[in-house]
Amino acid sequence: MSGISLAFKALSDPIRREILKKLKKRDLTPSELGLHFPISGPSLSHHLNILKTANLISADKQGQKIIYSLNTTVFYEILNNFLEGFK
Amino acid sequence: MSGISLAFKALSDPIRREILKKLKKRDLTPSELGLHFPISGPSLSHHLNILKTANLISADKQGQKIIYSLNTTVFYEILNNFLEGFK
DNA sequence: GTATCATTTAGATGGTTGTCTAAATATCTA
DNA sequence: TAGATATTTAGACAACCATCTAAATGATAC
Repeated sequence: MSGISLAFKALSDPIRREILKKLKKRDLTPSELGLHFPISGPSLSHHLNILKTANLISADKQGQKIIYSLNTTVFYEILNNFLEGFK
Repeated sequence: MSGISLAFKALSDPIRREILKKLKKRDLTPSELGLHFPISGPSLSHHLNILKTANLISADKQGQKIIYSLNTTVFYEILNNFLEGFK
């Protein structure tokens, strides 16, 4: 599937959009993110993986934790490139 | 499902994004749109319905034809409102 | 090394999606 | 009214998605 399709599909889920908003404020681990959502760890992991596959977030392993961060530039590039196609 | 989820889900399909691009240029009927895509009439109708449910396009029946048009303002509003949430 | 903590992977399940063919509806024209 | 045209609806099917529990992996601490 194309990059932009992956991005829009990733953005179509409200939990994933909330995850992005939280990561916009600061980097977070899955445990920290999990406090805000009524889903299991594996489900959260699944959402994070979809966001990562869409290149909207990055993961950096620090010991036993994984620190997720928003790929800010990619995030805007995707939307801007899309809007460019409509000029 | 929320409006923005519907919009992003609608935008996650490449055929639907192409439909929007064609409607950006000018209003079109399903028959005219169908010339550009290798899918059956019912499949096209299905995609148009998803775009309409997401409020991205409008349908205007003119005799036996239906003229589809892009809801330009809604289209930009959805994306802008979304981006606002990230400031 | 063994227990604990953080996270992912595996496998299952119910619901949704995109596609098709066939049939239905609605409109126009002769 | 009958036939042709434009579009949708109905129903089926394989593929995919979000979710769960249970198990596996990997790192830390005692």
